[in-house]
Amino acid sequence: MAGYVSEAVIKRLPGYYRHLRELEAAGVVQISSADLGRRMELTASQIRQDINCFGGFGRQGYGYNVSDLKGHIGEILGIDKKHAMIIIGAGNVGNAVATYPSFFKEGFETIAVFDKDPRKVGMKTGTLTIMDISEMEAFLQANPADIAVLAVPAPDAQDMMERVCALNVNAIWNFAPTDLKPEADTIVVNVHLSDSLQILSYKMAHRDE
Amino acid sequence: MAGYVSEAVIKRLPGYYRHLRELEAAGVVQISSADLGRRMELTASQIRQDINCFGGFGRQGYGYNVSDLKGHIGEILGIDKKHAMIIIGAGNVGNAVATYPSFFKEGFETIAVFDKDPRKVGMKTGTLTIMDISEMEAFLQANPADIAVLAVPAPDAQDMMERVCALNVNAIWNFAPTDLKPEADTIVVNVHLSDSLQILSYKMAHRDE
DNA sequence: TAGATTGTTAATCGATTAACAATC
DNA sequence: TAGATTGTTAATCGATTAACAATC
Repeated sequence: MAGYVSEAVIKRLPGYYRHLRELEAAGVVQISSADLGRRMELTASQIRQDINCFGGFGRQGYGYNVSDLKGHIGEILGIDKKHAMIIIGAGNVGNAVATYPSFFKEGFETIAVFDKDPRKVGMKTGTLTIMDISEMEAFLQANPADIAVLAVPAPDAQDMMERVCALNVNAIWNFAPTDLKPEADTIVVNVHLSDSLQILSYKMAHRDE
Repeated sequence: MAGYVSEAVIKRLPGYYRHLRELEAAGVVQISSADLGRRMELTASQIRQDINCFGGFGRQGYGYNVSDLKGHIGEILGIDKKHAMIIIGAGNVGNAVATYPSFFKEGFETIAVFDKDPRKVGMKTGTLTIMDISEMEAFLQANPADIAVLAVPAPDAQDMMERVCALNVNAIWNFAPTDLKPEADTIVVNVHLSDSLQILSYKMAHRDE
């Protein structure tokens, strides 16, 4: 365990967590890789390979204990710990992220929202008051954050990333429709909504091929 | 061209489109696969392979004409055509999608927003008035839509998908944090925001391994 | 023409699937 | 114990990369 884990495996982990949570909520105590595979539309073999990247959490002849495995995957994902987020850009997307209740429930707490538009500064988004972007540096020095959510227009995104990284916030959840050029020690995960919609469009256009 | 196109290639197409649009806006007329590769952090070989799934849009000794290639990829993505969308669920995410201006610019027009909460019905989101979900069937019979955006809680999502599919809206952009079970002729593209955030968390936790 | 770069075939690499011994 | 199912090695499959002839 704990060797190299491929990007393909990492991307499947939240799906495991989600299905195990649903199973747990449904009162299911135990599940085999074959049954979980049927549920998730993966092969049993792939599930066992994926899980064994991290350790032998199953038992021969029995399968996996749902709550145990969910706990292990939660730890592997790091969502057993709390994360402090700042949001940059209080437009549609920034506000949606700021007020989306399930992130908070999952341990991701938004501690500040910034915008450069003076008309937005001072307004509320959920319980937080939108601050001017010029206050960000001082705020971060007083209140360390783990994650910066970039919900700004594409042309501002690279610059904003560099500003937060200079203050040691080097995990970026990027909603700006552009590919950032991060430093080596900075982690960027993109949510390219337009890309996703275009993929839907592609599949509609090429439906019967 | 026009043979089988792998999911891996499809997922890269919006990135090509985005970079070509940026290049066109910057006044770049021509680009080689090597230069585009440096820009996108892909190999030149992969770019040529990807593009040649759809046709020989380049010229030996020259490379690719930026505007031409952007036009071809736009057509391949189907975004040269307009798409009518309905949004189900007028919470944070539904409102953000309804009012996000760039979708409209890219030809995706939201024609209605529905919610089941009587307190939301009658309120405005952008220029549209939120309708009661019970009106959806009648609305869709009078106003055909191409895409349904599911921005409802996970437990409602499967049911809502089935309702819109019964009215021939069989392309689903799913924001509900659950995996849907679509009919064979229905296309689902997921935006699992929590999954994406969990992947960021994973990468933060396993930074130096 | 000479140089550059594509389109395309062949080689490599990595991810998925299959198989089965270990073991609960 | 017998049956079930994992953990893990081996085989297969598919995607990426390399190479190079075609050609602008």
